[in-house]
Amino acid sequence: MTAKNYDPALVEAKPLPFIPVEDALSADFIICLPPPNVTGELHMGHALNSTLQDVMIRFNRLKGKKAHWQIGCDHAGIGTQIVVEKQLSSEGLSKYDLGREDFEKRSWEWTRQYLGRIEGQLKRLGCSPDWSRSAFTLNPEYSLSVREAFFELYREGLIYRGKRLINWCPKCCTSLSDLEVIHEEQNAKLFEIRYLPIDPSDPELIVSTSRPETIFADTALAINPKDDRYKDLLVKVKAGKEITYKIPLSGKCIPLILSDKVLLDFGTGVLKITPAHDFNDAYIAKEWNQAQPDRMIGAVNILDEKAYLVSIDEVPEYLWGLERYLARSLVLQKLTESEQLVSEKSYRQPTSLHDRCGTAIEPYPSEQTFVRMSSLAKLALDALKRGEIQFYPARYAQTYEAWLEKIEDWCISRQLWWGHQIPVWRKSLPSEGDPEEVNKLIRDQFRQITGECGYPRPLTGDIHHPTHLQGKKAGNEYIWQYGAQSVEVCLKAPDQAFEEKLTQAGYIRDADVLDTWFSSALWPLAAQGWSSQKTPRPYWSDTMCTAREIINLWVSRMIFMSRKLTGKLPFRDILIHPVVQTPDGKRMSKSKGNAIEPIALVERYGADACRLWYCSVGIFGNQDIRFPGKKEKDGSWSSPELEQKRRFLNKLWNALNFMRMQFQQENFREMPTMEQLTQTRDTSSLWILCLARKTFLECEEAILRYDFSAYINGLERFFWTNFCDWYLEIAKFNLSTAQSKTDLKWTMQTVIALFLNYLEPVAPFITRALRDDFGAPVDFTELKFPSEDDIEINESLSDLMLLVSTIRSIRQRVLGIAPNQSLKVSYKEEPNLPKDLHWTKLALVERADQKTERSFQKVLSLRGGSFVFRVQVPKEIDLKSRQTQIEKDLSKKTIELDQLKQKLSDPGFSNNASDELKIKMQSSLDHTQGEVQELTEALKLIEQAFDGNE
RNA sequence: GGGCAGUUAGCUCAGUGGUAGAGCAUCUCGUUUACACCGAGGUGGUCGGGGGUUCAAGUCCCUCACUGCCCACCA
Repeated sequence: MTAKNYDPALVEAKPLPFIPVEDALSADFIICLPPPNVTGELHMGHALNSTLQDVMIRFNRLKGKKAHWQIGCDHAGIGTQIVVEKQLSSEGLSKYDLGREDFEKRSWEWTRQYLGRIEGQLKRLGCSPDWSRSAFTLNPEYSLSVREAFFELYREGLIYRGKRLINWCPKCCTSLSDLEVIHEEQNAKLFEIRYLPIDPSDPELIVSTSRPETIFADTALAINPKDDRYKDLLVKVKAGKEITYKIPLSGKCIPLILSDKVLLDFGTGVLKITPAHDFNDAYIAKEWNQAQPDRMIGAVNILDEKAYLVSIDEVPEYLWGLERYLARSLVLQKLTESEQLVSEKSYRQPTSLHDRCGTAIEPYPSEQTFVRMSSLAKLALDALKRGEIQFYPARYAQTYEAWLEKIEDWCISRQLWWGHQIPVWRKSLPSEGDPEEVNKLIRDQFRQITGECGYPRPLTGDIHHPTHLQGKKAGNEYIWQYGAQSVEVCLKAPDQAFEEKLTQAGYIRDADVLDTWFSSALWPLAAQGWSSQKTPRPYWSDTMCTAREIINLWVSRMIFMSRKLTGKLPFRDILIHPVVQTPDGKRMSKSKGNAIEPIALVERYGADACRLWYCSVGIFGNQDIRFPGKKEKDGSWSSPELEQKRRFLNKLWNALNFMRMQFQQENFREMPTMEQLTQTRDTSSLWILCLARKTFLECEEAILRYDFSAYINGLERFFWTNFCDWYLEIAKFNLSTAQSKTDLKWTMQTVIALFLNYLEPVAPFITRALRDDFGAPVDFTELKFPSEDDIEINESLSDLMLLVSTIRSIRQRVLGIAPNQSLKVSYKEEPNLPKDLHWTKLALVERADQKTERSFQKVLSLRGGSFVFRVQVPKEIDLKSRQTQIEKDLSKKTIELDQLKQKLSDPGFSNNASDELKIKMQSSLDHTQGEVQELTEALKLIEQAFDGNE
């Protein structure tokens, strides 16, 4: 190493070496990286997230533990499919042109191309996951785990098919879970439409709606029974009259119903009920139907999967086949023509959008696969209640609890092609014939397919467990059971021969794939090979580090899945780190163009400097961190904070240069023994060794409670302020004597080598470059060192610092003497400091002999700590401005003194405060009193000097 | 609407009931045995507003205001 200054590009040019652990599942410390989407690139959140994890992994390695970091990628069902479909459409193709099999091939090609991208970026950041064990959620082994998980839940009756209103994306043509839907306010129009009564004696009603195209799917109108505006109407209804209205443009008759869910303060108070296209309406209809079984209202679906109007029976011919927004404008035109459109006004409408493509969600009645959540949610809640999992910061447990406590069943089927296809084969039951006979026939047929090699066990089960058979066939397991209108088979693992037989017998495989989050919920298990081996550890991993937005989407699901399927928990500690926002407090997003590329920052400041900053962010600060930087004219981002971290590393680099220069050695591999170290007599060396031990122990303690920021702040302050600015500066005066020189060398070697150890988890590149020069340091952090003297030594050093700082301050502030100009002082007694601390050299003062002192003209009496001395005031000093300054200081100090006096004399204080505090306050009072006295004297002297001059 | 967090120096943020802190920026001085990517010394605060508890509140409680996020959503 010869470079004068630290150059991250050079230091980080070579990737860091990595040796994987053997038998990763039984490692002492395991972290599973939240798998990034294969579609994605490394963003700020990843960089922060991965750095913290890498620091934990490297720290554990440093402490001699077998640490394993599991990585991999998520197949990102919809995300990938959208990208591949876009690519196809640019070639003028659709997925249907390719067919399912070729589409999957195409998606695999695309995936393989991008699979390594994020890993390369993580490598550049200096991360050290086990590259050799990288997992992918669609790999064959991972897929087996997904099948196993599905099968187990199916076996327990936790998976069911159900037809209900779900979130539907008409662009992606798939169902979505609640968590994939985002809510945004958008500008929209609210229309008022006139509905006419069948009985002319009833009033016409004005309905407010934002979706006039859905009037044909109306099955009722509803008002609130408490709505005074419709008093007369309500009287009739309550008297038992069935009141009916005509749907505009259609003439279809629909009843008026009552519901207290109709808001009194919105629109006209009349709500059109469209159960097939609105969640709220569906709920009202359900309530009504339960309360009024003889006056049930139905649900009419008029849309197809792309949200085109299709129902020939319900919809006028001129709307057939029109897309929802086109249909809306045509309906509005027709309503205007027939004078049934009363008004139209703008308003801010809360809108539900698909998180991946931004398309407005269509509530859509459809048959989907669900996971029954109540028992699973309880497992997850119990783990928290029993303290088996722990959130850091603890407040995030609330987010987790709140969601699990009012959870709905999880819709896990997606109408996509990219993902884990649901392993269920289904066959419709004939609608005619004696059910008993049909059942027997189907069962016998199925037994023929399986060849009777299992041990079918019919159950007379409950609603969750309809009659079913389960068995094993050549190692594979199946469940065969009746559904509502069909009979179905769930197969645990792929089995081509068996699947073919099923197909021949008329069974058709479910075309849907599983929600991406179903497979990622298995991550800590499946990525580590759950289907082939079981973990010997109490938890699948130790720590999960992630962002708060996926606590519900992912963290909670991992917990109940792992507990349910393996009895073990996926991790013990959950670290939720802040979100990095733009400097003006906005959320970063690629589409908004305000995202900051972490790799660009790495190129500008070096990975080590970036990592130092991510650590200083840590996990305990504000839950949103603003990026401390700005966008340059060329579009790149700069940050003084990152620059500062880089300078810290440069400081370290140069401290090493200094050592080499002093000791003229190639390296410092020959390290001192503990004995040699304890023989050290040099005061400052003893002090820095002592302080190093204290610092390193505190840092260890900090990182064990995940306080990354305390860890890095402790290291930085120790090295820069104490080691460089004080220790090395004192050392410069002692390097000339032989004995001290050895002491100093041993101390520097030990402190730096140990410091590099502690820095390595955070800044692995620079430490690699510097550590080669050193041997293994003795780890004195576990020993009491350097014995009992440390209190005295620490006092000497703090006295020295106070004295030197005070003199420096006086030189510049009071006397106006440059820092490099020697100052003549006179004093009666030497300060009580060890000689090898060289206070006069540090403060750059010279003791004036008596003769010189007598020739002093104007004199100031001053005090540094308990040391009193006199200095000559240079002629050119403007005493008037100094006087003003001293007066200002004096008034400040006097107030401070009064406050201290008051406090100490307060009986409440002396009765309640701790002795330690009282002593501290008393010494502070003494000190302030000294300062006041000193300032008063200085002021007096200046006044005298004035008198003398005038 | 429900919840969480934040509001401290010009900026970005620490702060554990006990004298208000750091880094950057700014100002002054200085090339001295590594580092000017440095060193030394300054300036700068009614801790968002208002109440309360306490001998003592940035810290605990109540309340208001603003900002950000999460959850649920109005036709």
